[in-house]
Amino acid sequence: MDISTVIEHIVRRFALRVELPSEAREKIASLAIKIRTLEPSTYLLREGQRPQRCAFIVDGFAYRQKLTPNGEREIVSILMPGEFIDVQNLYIEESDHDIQALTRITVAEIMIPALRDLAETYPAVNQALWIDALVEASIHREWLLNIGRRNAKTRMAHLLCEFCVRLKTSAVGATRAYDLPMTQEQLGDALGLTPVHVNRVLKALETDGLIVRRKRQVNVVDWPALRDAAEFNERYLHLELMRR
Amino acid sequence: MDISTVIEHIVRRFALRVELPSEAREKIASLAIKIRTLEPSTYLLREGQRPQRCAFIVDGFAYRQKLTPNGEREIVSILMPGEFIDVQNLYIEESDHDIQALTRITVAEIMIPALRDLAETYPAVNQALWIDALVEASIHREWLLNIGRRNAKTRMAHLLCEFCVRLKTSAVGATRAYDLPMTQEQLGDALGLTPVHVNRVLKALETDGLIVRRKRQVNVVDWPALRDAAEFNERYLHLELMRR
DNA sequence: CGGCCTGTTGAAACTGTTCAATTTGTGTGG
DNA sequence: CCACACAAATTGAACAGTTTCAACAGGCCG
Repeated sequence: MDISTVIEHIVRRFALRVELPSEAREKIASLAIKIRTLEPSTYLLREGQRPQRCAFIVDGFAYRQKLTPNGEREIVSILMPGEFIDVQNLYIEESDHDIQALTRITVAEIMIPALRDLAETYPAVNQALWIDALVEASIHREWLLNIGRRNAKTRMAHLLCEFCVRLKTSAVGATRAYDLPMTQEQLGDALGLTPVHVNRVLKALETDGLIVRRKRQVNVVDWPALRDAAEFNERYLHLELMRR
Repeated sequence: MDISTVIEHIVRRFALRVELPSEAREKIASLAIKIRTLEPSTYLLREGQRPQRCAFIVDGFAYRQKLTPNGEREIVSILMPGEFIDVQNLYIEESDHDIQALTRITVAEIMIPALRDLAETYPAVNQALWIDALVEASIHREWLLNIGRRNAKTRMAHLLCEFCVRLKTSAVGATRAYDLPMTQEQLGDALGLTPVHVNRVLKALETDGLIVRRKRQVNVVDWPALRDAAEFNERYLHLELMRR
């Protein structure tokens, strides 16, 4: 993966959110960017650390997790290609959670002072970063509703719907069939369920004719039915802020 | 409540986060601010609406809620005096949740374009708003862990701890005894529990000698024990970003 | 081939829910 | 000051969803 392609990805991400002045594009192109490829389950950042760089996902998936003192885990975000991983760390010094690679992942790292400079110089860049952060907070809120108030089957259906829509919107561009890059244990950790129950719920969704599974690939057989079962309404993803 | 006092509150809020240039202070003082007092359970904003103004809480409490199609509710944030309610709406047009007054509440409303202007002119203001938004996202993540992975008693204890610490830090300044301005039903909605179970759990915490209740007043009898029972670690509140 | 991680299944146990009834508290009007 | 109405808190008993524990199957890699 060469630098100029990566820069193109980043510029395209900003342009998805805002009208990017050509001067800003040039400035982005001149940023010092470091490209790294990481194996699954590598930590990109640990709770309590003070990161120096801000990462952009060129390819692959990552997640944010938090742990209880006795080692129980909650996955609080899934991060997809074309997203900035830690806009947080532009203004917050100590990380409050871990970030881990879900799949093999390629990231482009930008020095935080450089990115802050860019945002302060170009309101458009600032705004694009704002929107990214605010949409993620909105997803957090929807997950709170999901985990707090919906039963296991609805919860799982909701996650599958979100995946489907976000993948379609992201750099991946999948449609109704996609590879769910997570184990059932990870799904459980994202939904506040045990892996055993995840298994049963997935089976139930399959028996109901909403999805079909082959290994980790998920095919949405009946999208309207799945969406209804999930009580899924994509408003919280704020796709209206995508200028495509 | 007169305007100049309110402006002082707002300036103090920014100054808590950043070094605020005196020029910015003057600009804030010249903002057109509208003060409103609202009765409990009044809606400040509804899902799907496009707000024109951004509100700052001068006095009283509010909360964010989301509803499932069949009317189940999840309270996803508690908002305290001295906080901005909808920094979201600076850059996101359609609200993804409701905001409702918890108690009688006084808010100061600023026109969104004026606040955006202010943020674009003064990086310090921009940064203060960023920090507010990022800390709230961090709280969302902690709540996800709380609801997803902790049992009812721990969850409740955690909420009580968070209240205690945030009140102390906020404009209220309470210590180990405070009025919990929520009904048990609202507590349940914030924790993903039924009101019946909230009642039992509160009783259990009292029997364990961690708290004492009189009406809605909560006294933390044994803070270290409550904190331990809650697995509470205040890192996620990012108090290090308070310059007091 | 063996080892290990992931997925699958069953049965029992438990946490939290549901439903329903009762008590307490608070404000209102007579 | 009492009577009444209404919301909130409290309690009990039955029930349901999810977890826990345990065992086994399948696939992948060294």
